[in-house]
Amino acid sequence: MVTIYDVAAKASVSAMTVSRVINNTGKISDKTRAKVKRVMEELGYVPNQTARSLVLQQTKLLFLLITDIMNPFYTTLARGAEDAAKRSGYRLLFGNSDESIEKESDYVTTILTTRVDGVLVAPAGDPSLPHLESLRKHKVPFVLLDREVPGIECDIVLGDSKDGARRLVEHLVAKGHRNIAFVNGSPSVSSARLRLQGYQDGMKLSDLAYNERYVFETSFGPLSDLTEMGQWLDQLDPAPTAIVAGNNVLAVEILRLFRERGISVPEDISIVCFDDLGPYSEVEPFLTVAAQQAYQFGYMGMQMLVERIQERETALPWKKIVLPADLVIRRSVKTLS
Amino acid sequence: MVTIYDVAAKASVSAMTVSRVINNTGKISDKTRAKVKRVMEELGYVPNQTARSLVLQQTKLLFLLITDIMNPFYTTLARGAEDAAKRSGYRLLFGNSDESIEKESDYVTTILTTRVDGVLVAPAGDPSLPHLESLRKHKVPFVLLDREVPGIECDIVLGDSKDGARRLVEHLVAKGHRNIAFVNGSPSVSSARLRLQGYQDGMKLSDLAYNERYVFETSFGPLSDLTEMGQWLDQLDPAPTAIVAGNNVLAVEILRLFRERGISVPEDISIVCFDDLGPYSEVEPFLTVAAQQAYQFGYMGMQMLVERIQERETALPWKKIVLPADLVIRRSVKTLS
DNA sequence: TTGTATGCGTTATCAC
DNA sequence: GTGATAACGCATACAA
Repeated sequence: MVTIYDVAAKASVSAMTVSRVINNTGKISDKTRAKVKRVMEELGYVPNQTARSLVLQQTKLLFLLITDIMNPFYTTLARGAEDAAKRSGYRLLFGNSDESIEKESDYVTTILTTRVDGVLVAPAGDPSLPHLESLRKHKVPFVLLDREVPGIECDIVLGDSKDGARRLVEHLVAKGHRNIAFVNGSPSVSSARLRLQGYQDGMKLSDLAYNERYVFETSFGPLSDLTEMGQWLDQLDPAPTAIVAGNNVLAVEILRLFRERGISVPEDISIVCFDDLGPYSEVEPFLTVAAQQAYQFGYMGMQMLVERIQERETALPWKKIVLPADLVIRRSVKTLS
Repeated sequence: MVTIYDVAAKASVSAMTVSRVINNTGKISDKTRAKVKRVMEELGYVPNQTARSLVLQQTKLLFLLITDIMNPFYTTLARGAEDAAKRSGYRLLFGNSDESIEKESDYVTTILTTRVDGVLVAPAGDPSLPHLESLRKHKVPFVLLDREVPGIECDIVLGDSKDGARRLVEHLVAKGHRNIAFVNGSPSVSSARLRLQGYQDGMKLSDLAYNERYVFETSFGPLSDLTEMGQWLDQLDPAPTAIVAGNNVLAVEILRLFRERGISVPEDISIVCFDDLGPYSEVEPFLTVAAQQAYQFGYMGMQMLVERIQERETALPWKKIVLPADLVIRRSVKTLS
């Protein structure tokens, strides 16, 4: 490996001088600077970030932990985070917890040992609390994305889940639906709780009775088995004319069930959901959704994180950004007479 | 920060003993081991991977560079790579080149300075050659995924693009189509060239004339503008009854164009493509595809990479894995009489 | 079974 | 402007 000393020797200067050229610090004569640069080129010298990290006590590495890398909401969010990170001169490590507290735990270990400068976390749920406490204890700055965790105070970027869910219900009601079911994520996830509240609010505001039998709670991630959801649907009497899905993944799972059963959307039943499908919003049934600004989640979250890192000394107050969910009306809802 | 010396002092042993406990090396009495472990717990000691990397000359970090993080093919591939990496005790950094040689170049710099132990690369195209030469020059082991780059010899995992494309054409022909257009990625990408060959072979084997006017070449990534593709389509006379898309992203872009124009699939025109849509294969038009084993690309590529790293001394011959593309027949092709 | 000295590649400090 | 030295946290080689 070519080190700073190899360059120094060949350029007949000290290692310190080379370091100054690399980092553009201190005063260097143009002549030596040119010579050092030429030698670096000749030798194909590349600074060793590991050694640099050790002495500087910072890695210039950030970490993004998401819960579902197959979900366009999170990949779009990742794009935003990546762009913002690069703009601030940071590199981005990345992990995928699969909505699993255990996998999340492994990543927290990685984060701690790798000494990343900060973390962007979409927590798996309320049980993520000890993981966040661990980060806090080791003074790793972090920003939460998409989900709150009771018991922890921190910077956070949230979507307006309650409002979005309520508007989805109201849209269905406006289209003549009165029998509306709700397929939601786990109640251990804050956004799922808020979306349930929004659903309840929407029903109440429309003078419709809330019936908990019409709510099915599962995971926001891909479902390994659809039978339970199918059984829940079968026992609903009267059968719903519309379903609200707690997120895009669940909407697709419901569509999968309907396909198996030969049920058409929106002819036989209507469906709306939280989060857009990214590029796949182009295909049928061209879902009506409460679209969140996924890219902004990542971009703004990353900005907050970088600010938090750079102002580490000053005691900034915790910031909370709530992004609206925009109702995008497409063609997955049938108008009832 | 709690260091190995803090633990050593509190446990009344030397730093070396602590190091041995951490790494399970050497002989340690059970008593001291227990004491050291207890103190580590009490102090919340976390090993500093940066320092460890500096002395061991390895980071236990691997890098995965893909060209489109929004594409289910690559996210599924990433899942495979991640799983295999974890299984081998490596952590995974990750970057997204967006099919851009310039962004790819930035990532190569990151890879070099970060001293990752190895890289999994889906190259942006043939112009990636200097990037790969740079990795080779700095002795960073790498494995190519999905695309070959003329001029470089290395381990690689490829899909059988030619065969898959030929079979897509043959399927269309079997369904009565004779006028088949092809929307492909850039010819600077090896898989695009092979898919074009497969298309040509398929036409020839079916005694159909190959007409280059029926081939539209663009990028495998999302298109910012559909007008060019629209104009190409308009001038085709006779209009094709079916389109083969070079990958899933292009298929979705074509669907987007059709939606704008009120064209239905498969009623008005049939469409097939390379690569599955992941979870979104459930939605209409329920595309018939040549599905690649995306997860295996990542998993097997990562295995090859780890093996290459571990056998660095022994001169292993370059390995090439070619994974078949499976024809999955669904409902996006209309049968012509 | 445990400890001491040394070095990994870089930068901060202080001296010249 | 430039250089010598120490330090970052850890593990290897060698002693004890």
